[in-house]
Amino acid sequence: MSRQRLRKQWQKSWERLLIGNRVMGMRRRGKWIILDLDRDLHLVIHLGMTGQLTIKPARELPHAHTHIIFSLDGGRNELRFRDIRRFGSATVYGSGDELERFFEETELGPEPFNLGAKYWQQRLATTRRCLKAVLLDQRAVAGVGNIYADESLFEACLHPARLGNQTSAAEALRLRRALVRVLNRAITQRGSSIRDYVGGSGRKGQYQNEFRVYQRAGQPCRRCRKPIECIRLAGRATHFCARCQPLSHS
DNA sequence: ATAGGCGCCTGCTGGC
DNA sequence: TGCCAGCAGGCGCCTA
Repeated sequence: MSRQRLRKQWQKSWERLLIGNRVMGMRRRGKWIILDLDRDLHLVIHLGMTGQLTIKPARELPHAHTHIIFSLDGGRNELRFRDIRRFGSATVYGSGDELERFFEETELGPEPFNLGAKYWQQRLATTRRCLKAVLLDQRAVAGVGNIYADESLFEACLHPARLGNQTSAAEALRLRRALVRVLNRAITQRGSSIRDYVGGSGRKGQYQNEFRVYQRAGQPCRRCRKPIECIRLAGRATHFCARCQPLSHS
């Protein structure tokens, strides 16, 4: 409905295309949310930093910065896309093939939940970048952002500045397990709400209450009490415990 | 191959 | 009290 500028421009022609289509299913690939509709149409949404995708009764007034409203259930409810900073996007793909092509073009990496051991060890062994940078690289592994990169490295007792090619095979597996554990915990808590994030019902997540390092600079490490440090790596604030996450091999 | 910087946006915080 | 720099769940593009 309303179409202010987002990261990718919403095409007006998509609206006619979407009308009358049922939502057959919903899934996720990396940070991309995919709604599969009738007629092999696919609505693909990225929340960026401040995106919110919610279902609300139509009678409830939309919040400011609501950019797209999809009418559901004959107008009783609405799927709303709100994004304060407008780093998010909404796109429609006309076929499954087109959607697959998009993911291929962006070279989106494997899901953290099925990272092949061999693949992951290779990926780390053959790069001179630090672990933090690799985790944030959507081509290496899909869906990991700044929070879960830091939390996973703490869980794995690996320093974020450790270089990929100075990581042992055992450490690579440790990081893989840590990723899965952290993400599963976060999913159980329905995500991390620092300020803006809400789930589909409009409720905040709770995982921010379980952060071990993220945004805890100066506060005692939950494991060893040494104050958490914050440095800048790969252009992002990076939080870690210098005692629990030694830079060199243990 | 990789790091670093900028730009895209809005809103909030902390220091002066 | 008010102003302004700096920073924030992301990511693509550019340069060196």
